[in-house]
Amino acid sequence: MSAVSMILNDRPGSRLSDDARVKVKAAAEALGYRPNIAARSLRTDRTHTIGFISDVVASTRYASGLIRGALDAAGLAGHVVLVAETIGDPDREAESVAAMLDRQIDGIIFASMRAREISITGVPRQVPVVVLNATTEQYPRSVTPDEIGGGEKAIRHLIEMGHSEGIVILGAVGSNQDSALHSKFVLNRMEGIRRAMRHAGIEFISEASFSLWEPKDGYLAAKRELSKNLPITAFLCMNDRVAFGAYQAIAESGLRVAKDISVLSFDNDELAGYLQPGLSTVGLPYKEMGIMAVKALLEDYPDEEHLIDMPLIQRGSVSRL
Amino acid sequence: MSAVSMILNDRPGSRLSDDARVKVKAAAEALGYRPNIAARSLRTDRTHTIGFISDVVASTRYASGLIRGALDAAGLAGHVVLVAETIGDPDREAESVAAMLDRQIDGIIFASMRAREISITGVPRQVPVVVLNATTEQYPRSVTPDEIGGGEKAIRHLIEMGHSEGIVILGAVGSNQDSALHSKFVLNRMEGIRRAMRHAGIEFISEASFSLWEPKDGYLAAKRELSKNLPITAFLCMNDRVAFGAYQAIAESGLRVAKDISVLSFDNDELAGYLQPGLSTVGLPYKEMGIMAVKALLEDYPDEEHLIDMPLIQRGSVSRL
DNA sequence: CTGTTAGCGCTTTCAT
DNA sequence: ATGAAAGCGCTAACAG
Repeated sequence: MSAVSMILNDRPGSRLSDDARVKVKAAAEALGYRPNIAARSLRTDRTHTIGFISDVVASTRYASGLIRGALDAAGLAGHVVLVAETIGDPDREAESVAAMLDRQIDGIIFASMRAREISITGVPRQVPVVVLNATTEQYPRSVTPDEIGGGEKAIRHLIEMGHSEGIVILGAVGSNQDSALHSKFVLNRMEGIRRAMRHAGIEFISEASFSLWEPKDGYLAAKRELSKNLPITAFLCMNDRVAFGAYQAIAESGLRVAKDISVLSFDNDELAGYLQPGLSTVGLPYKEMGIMAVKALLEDYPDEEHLIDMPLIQRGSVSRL
Repeated sequence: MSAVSMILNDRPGSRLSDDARVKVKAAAEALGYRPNIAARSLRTDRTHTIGFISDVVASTRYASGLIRGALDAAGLAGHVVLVAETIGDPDREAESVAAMLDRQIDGIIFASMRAREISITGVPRQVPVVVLNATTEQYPRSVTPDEIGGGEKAIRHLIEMGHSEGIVILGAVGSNQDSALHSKFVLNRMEGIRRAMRHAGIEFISEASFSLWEPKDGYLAAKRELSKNLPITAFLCMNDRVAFGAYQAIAESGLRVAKDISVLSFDNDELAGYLQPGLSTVGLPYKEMGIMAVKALLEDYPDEEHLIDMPLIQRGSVSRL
């Protein structure tokens, strides 16, 4: 049966007659033949199946783009994806890893929502691993958003739109004390922002520092800043939920977003499209990251750390002065 | 090697000495032995792997609970989940089905976001199938939200809180013309609402009919209703995004949600928790549905159509009159 | 150039 | 009670 195997797998079989080739293909078609991948993997050690293990990625709405991108890219490469969620529980992670290894997967993507340093256990050295939206010393291959570049991009956009002198930042975090609560990425975002400010030789007109970035926090901070009677022209919000709170505060003060005060933020939550006017934001490129993770896993890239560009998405909440 | 197999699989081996039993287990442990599920499946025809094929479920934030529940339940049952998304493309669906069948999965869950009648092709009769958040004539086993019950529950809650005489519905749909745009489920929701109204012998003080349920639509409709100067005490919104729009309209009219006008809605989007006051809503029980789908697939339930209860989630946007 | 065979890692059947 | 052997569906290494 080797001939059949060769034909169906399109091997460089100059050895086979075209006649046989046609016949076999016809027969396979007629019988609705499908190869048993499990049996094949017993010989080839390749299952064309990859594992995607996340803490809360698939369920959380925020980062579902990660998994969507991974599914897309895997499908294009003829692979299929086993998904598991650990909710950050090390026991569940170990179980998931074992369950996938038992199924002889070709590689594993570890994705994280929290994006801190993660630790991975129980994966043999020879199994390829890519770390997605996180980093770990154990494995060099990682895919992360270019937060520094994103931070810089935000500031450059505000400057370009004429807001150099009137920016208030909502949600600033210091580079040390908040590191427990926030991911390294957020600190990078902050660093990019400060770097671009320095580079342009400008300063925030005011800084509201807080590290819980929910709508209420944004609302309260914006309210406070507005009451100071500073010549504010723009709020730079550390995420879209903070911006949502800022919108509420601006409306309550009888002002209008964009017309009176511009708002720029980060993440590109679904929320950003709901708001009126649409919220301009420097987006987390989740889908692209998911795609890149699969490529990095399957294609053996030369470089190991992949920084994915954060795109500026303009929806009208930043007006030109 | 039969003895080893029996011991490791905990067979009713009254035939084996306890001594051998202990020894084998110790050896397995020491060597870090793990069974090769692919090889096993060759003999047993069971892979302990199930397929989860959705149109846009995993990626869309809305229904990610479906997949989360499925992953949870599968994990508990010692199964692992292959996930694929089709974005509604029949070709991609066929590819996904084939890829999974080639991997000898034990069953498939077809999930839908749009929740209409779906059609499934290419699955052999002997492969178990459960349809999640959708229905199809081809397969009897389905898991869907109890929309009729949910609709009734909403009305009963408003009545109980004293709003019988002042309810305006935002987003009403007729039972025929909108059926192309909306799922059968939405029509069921509407039917439950009307049924409960009839049962209580009351009528809406006004009905705003529209079938695109985005924040802007809710905003415009609420605005219009408020300008009519009717004695409105509550808005019943057909989903949370419509309610979000209603909140904006209420605020703009100088009124306060709950204090002046109550708001009740459906779905329990993440959005509902962001709003102030928190939005009371009759939730879509996505996670429970995902769990049930796996159970229905693996446990061979006697009954085939599973209606999952929609819970009333009270957050404070409905006040007692 | 083609057809036969061995063996991937398991479980089940059949002899001992 | 234990061990040997067959075979699941495939592909790689053989002989012809």
